[in-house]
Amino acid sequence: MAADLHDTVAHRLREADQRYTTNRRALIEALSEADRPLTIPELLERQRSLPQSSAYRNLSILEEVGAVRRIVTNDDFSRYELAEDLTEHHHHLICSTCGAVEDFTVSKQLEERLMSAMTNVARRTGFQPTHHRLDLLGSCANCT
Amino acid sequence: MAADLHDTVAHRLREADQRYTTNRRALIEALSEADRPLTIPELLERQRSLPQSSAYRNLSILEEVGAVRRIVTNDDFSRYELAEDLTEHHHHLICSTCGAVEDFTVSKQLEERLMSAMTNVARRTGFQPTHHRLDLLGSCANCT
DNA sequence: CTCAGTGCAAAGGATTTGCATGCCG
DNA sequence: CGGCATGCAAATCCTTTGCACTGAG
Repeated sequence: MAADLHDTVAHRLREADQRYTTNRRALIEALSEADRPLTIPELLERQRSLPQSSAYRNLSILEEVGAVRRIVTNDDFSRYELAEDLTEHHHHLICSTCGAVEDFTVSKQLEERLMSAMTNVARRTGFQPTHHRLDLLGSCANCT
Repeated sequence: MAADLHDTVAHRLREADQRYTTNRRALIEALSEADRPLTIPELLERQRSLPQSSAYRNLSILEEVGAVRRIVTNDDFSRYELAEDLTEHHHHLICSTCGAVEDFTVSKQLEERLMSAMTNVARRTGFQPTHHRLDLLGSCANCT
């Protein structure tokens, strides 16, 4: 699985005429080991030798080629996670107070209902849906 | 209804020892007339005499007292809409390309399923959910 | 009168970018 | 070798803040 992940990312980069460099591999590795989206500061902690600007630039490129997904909360920092087709489809518990994010999943059945509702909306508008996002907002254990 | 809206907002402000000033009323008015969340530049266009800093400051206060809700997309600007209990429960079509946001609704039945799934997750974690967020991500008519 | 609200201008801070250097292909 | 990637530092730009003034209660 881990090998497949890197192969897939490498492939997507190559298709965009980009290289799978050490820095990029390290970012993907760090994200794949986390069980929640990480902020840039968190990523820099895990990759001490990586300069901030490289982190920003590489994450931006990884996002463009569809290897990574950027998540914005009310927190000051953006968060990054592996693109959804590289992981399991999941949702987020987002703390309204501190912006922290945790992953969670719901039943396949409910997901199917969502997909179908999604398609109906698409029929009525000029909007081309690619995916949905179901988040739970509230207060995390720390902030309660 | 319009009168009720302003009364409610005034009340929430008063409870926080805040006044319902002309600027704040104008912001609420502008948001209530829009059918989608507005960015600060958009609000300033609709309220030419309102300085930027007042917009930021007042929206921040209106958010604190629960009259307004702030929405962050991948766009550069935050967006604001009336708090959900002042409007109708709805969801967002978010353009992944330009960050534009439109409102939409789904069936009550599906909403109930979501609420119930929400409650289940809450039981399994220390997270205290307050509400959910279901967004449709994709490409808007302009960006297609 | 008092003090929250206002508006201008300056500061803050996450993110982006210019440019010289290094290194992969 | 050529060009993308890198890393440092400087610039950008949305947002926040300091401060003196105004106006509502």
